[in-house]
Amino acid sequence: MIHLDLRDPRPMYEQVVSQMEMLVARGVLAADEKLPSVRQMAIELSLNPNTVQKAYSELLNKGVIYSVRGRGNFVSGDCTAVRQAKLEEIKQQIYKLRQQAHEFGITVKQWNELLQSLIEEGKL
Amino acid sequence: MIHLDLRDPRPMYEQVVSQMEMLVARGVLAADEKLPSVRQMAIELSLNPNTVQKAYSELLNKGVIYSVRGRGNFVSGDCTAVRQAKLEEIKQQIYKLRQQAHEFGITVKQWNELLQSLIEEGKL
Amino acid sequence: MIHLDLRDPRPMYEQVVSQMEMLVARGVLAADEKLPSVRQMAIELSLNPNTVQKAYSELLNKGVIYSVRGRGNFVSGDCTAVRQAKLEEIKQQIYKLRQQAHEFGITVKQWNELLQSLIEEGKL
Amino acid sequence: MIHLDLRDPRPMYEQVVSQMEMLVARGVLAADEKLPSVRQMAIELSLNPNTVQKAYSELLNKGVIYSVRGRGNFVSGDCTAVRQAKLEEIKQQIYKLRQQAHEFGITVKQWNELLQSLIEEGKL
DNA sequence: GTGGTCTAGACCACC
DNA sequence: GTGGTCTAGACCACT
Repeated sequence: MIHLDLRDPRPMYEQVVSQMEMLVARGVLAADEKLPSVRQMAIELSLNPNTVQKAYSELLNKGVIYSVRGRGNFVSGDCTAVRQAKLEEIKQQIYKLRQQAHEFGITVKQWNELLQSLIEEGKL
Repeated sequence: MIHLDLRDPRPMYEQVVSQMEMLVARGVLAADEKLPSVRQMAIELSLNPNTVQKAYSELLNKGVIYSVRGRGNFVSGDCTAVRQAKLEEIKQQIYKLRQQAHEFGITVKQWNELLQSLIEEGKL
Repeated sequence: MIHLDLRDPRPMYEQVVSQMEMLVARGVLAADEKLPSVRQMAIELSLNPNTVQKAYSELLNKGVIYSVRGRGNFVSGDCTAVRQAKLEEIKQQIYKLRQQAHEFGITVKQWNELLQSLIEEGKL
Repeated sequence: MIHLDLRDPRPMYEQVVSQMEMLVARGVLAADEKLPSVRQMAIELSLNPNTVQKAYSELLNKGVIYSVRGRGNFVSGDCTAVRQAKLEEIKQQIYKLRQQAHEFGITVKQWNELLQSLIEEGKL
């Protein structure tokens, strides 16, 4: 279900987090569905249970899952919520890029042309 | 000339690199202009000379500066080159974001709407 | 009669305890009324009998119910007693919060203003 | 600086978190002040470095501190911000208590009388 | 068996 | 030296 890339510079637990978010966002994991247990997931991914635990804690913090002692971890919301959150996160990142562009002396005109060209690409 | 932010989570040498690039891109530093020596820069910024050396090496790698043994470091190109490179770099980063959006089940339509809304904002 | 929330992070037996207390406090369960047996309750709530047993033991400890060997469990007091006990418990918890507030350097004035504002809200 | 209570049912890392928050809120730790390193703190408290690391991560999440690789952890804001956040947190907890009281059949009148009596106590 | 906490000891990037 | 990640193995409370 999840594939880890050892060459990816991001820590393992973060890869798990983003892939789980992805699965929820795409509706592969429905609301209130039970996730694999910490130990089982650790075996599947050849990771230490602590690492998986950290990933699950992060997902808990982000509100993507909820966890019940002795019963397991479960998906908390439906796909739209996570997808919307991601869209907002991406928007913030583009704001940062725009800020960088501005600091490098790139004009608003050049910036808008870049975005426009990206939209054109998308329409193909 | 350069202002370091201690709260910035990025490593110091990386902050130096991006600010130097910025100064070249904005034309504050012209082509073939001599940069402060590693030691002088280290004193000005209250940094360890090793840190500044690492920043200069990075800039050398990126081709932003060139180094003449025994004479010092000099800006290699003019502002347009660096600016163009930055624009390309930003474009690549937006490609990554688009890829992420796609993996989260965000449609091309939603993506283009996002870009369009950003263009509208820029026109204000 | 009792509704369990799987998303509630509290252990199941604790949810049973607080809901039983609630039912007594509201007078839904009168004094000396017989409670469902552990097994029957377990079936109704789809819980393990051990879990229900733990809840009943807790209620016994708190003096909310009494148990007669071979006959079953019964509500011990009337609603006012439980309600009064709850009120006292809440008071103790607010004391703890006040203590915390004090440790965080929140003044008595700020604290009283908070309580006052809550009273005002309640009057609406 | 920090005192741990082994009898406290809360996990060690959480005790560290709340005590650090307290120190910032009371102005004992000023903005941008450096905290003891993870390892040093671990020695002082006779804890494993990982446990301290977890506490610091939590404080990072809450925005109470910021951390710079290779340099250390630092207090992020001044006392008023943390104090205000704590006040809001306490308010939310009292809301929960009010909700509980309501479910136990305690009237708004009784509730307000409780708050009023607490205010009177505070004036002594 | 489940999640959550903790210890012990290791490695890496950064300063 | 610093923070951050990871492994290995343990204990506890809850179901």
